[in-house]
Amino acid sequence: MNAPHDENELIQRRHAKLAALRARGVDPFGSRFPVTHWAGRLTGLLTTAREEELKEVGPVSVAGRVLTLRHHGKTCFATLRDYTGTIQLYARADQLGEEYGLFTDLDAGDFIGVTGELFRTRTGELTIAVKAWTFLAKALRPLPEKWHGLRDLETRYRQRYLDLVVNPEVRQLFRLRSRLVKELREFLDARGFLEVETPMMQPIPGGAAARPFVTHHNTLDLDLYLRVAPELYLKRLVVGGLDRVYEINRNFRNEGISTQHNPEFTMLEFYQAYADYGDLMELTEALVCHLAQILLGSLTLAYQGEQVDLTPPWRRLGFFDALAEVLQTDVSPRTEASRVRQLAAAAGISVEQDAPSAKLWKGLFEKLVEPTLIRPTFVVEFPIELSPLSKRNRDNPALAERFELFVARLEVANAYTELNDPEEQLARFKQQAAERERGDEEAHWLDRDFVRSLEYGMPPTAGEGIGIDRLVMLLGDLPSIRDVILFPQLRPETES
RNA sequence: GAGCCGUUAGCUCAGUAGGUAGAGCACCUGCCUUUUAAGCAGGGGGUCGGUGGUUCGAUCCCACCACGGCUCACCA
Repeated sequence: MNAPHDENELIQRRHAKLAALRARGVDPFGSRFPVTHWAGRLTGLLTTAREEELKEVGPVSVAGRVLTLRHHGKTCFATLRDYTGTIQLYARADQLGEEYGLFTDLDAGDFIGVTGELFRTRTGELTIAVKAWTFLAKALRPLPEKWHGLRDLETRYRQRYLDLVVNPEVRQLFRLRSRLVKELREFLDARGFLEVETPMMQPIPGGAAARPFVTHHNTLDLDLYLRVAPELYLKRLVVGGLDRVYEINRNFRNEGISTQHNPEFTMLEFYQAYADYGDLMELTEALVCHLAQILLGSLTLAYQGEQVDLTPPWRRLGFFDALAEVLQTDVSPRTEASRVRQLAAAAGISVEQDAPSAKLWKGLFEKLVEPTLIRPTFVVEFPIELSPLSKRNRDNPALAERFELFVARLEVANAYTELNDPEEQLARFKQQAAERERGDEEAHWLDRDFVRSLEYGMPPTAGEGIGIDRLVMLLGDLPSIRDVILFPQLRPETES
């Protein structure tokens, strides 16, 4: 990694050019420029126009970054790019006079504003014959190479602006992400959901089993935690009569970083009163298919070499059924603890002395089942101990009415019928508190106000969280969460 | 946190079985009035991630450090 203040010949030359411009009275960092046309619209809309029609358009003004210059004696071609696309510029010494010298002295990366007439070159490319132009911003650093782009992952993540300038697929991806979130909102709005915002800084971090970040409010002299989930606040809103709510925003978890984990990540959580987890499976199928259809134009997608068909209905796989299958033996919540320990040890899972069976089931599931979940699969009926906020299954109280959605090995969603019995919720919290006592830093905290809210009555409700970053990874066919987050978390750059 | 791999010119990459390094693009000079990875001729540019060690000599071997990637652990 190069230090940010390095000086090399290329940069020094550009500084010299900058000084020379100023000495001539040219402002290398111009101000506003009235744009009449966008490059991408011009080249897009006028591909078939005849020469006379181009003339009728009259003078056009475009602004953007110069990407390449092709000097050709007393003429010069340049490629200009703005937010919408690129267009070619054509400058002639006999048209621009003294200005021509300045134009040919442009560097790749400079921002300019240009006014001129449209014409078509011999090879048919729509081009602006430059009549007048102005500096909008001088680039003092050279851009990465036009042909190979920027490959170095570290530089791409640290200097995302460069990645965006030179790698078109990256620009595309973040537009896809933006459209996905917009479509998500429209989908939920159309079904009567209300978008809300709940605290990111919480005195009691709740709603997920995860270690929080701590911060401190000076005036209140109070430790606050960045939220690990909005869940408990959203359910309070359901108590308050907001029957359908959702929130799309960041969660923060103070845990490891990997290709699937960033310390801050974006989550959609939504709650629907009078529904259960079965309703949400159908809603989830509709939602994901809608997004795929709109964004990819298809219900089939390729993720890292795997073909995935999203056509519903999706497979529903019982948590213990899946384990029984891979373990080749009958297992259930009633399997004796010693047997569970034996199975976990055989699978190479670290077995702590007093690890509860549920934790071992979870370990076995993650190690043996998750890697096989390619096609869209709702894993249903988790051990109740792993789901302290969800309702017991009406047919088997050892299981939760819960599902997790896996697609192409990615865990994309987690949902359950919400526990709305305040007494049982309190008991479950106390059980978690006991595990916290025993050193489980990820066990849930006891939130008494949340229990109090349930005591006022929460209608039967189903709730779901969808990891937006992972959904974007899936639809964008990207291997790392860092590829779908504009500024992923990295260690600070060191000055060498 | 552990293991493995990587770090060479602005960018993308070669390379040196230890004798201080090359290419393409970019850059500089000259020529060129419809080019488009423009072309032609010439030229400049590197503390080979950092610090130590071994050696007559280290970019190359060794150790430590930094940053990154992958896998594992933890989680979503």
